[in-house]
Amino acid sequence: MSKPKRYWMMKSEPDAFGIDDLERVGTEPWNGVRNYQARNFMRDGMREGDGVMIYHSNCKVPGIAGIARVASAAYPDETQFDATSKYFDEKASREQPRWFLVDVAFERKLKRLIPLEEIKTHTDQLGEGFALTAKGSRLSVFPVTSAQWELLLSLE
DNA sequence: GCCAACGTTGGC
DNA sequence: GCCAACGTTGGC
Repeated sequence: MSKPKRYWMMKSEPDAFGIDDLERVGTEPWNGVRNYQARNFMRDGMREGDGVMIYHSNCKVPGIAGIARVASAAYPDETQFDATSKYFDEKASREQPRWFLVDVAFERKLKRLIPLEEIKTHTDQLGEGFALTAKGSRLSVFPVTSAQWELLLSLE
């Protein structure tokens, strides 16, 4: 009996790395997350095979762009050790890594981008606490319930 | 480009 | 431990 699948949303700026980039590379180490809550979700919550919605942020039409899946267990983000990386963290060491990531594998693009504007009209069903639309929330990695997942996909 | 909201840092 | 200052996020 397999464990129940979990669902997540991960934000990305399409100018930096969007769903088209993920499609091209296939699988990508989701590096650069430097928020403890987001890290904890990746490190402690994610399991290989979990579903991921890829959200495009900080762009002309923000919204959900595609579906991916968690493709590895969590492991240390290499960029924290790289002094030439913008994600370098001088307080991190290989003995005591601070930042973790998972590999994310492309599954498919949505038939159309589901705009944030439209998602907001379903707040009553998604719940006030849904991190994507919760006031002031800037989390870039957060859980999605199966009910939320299905509702969002039904908008496609 | 603006700016509100947030998370982190560091002085005290 | 408080909290002001700062840097970042991300919609608009």
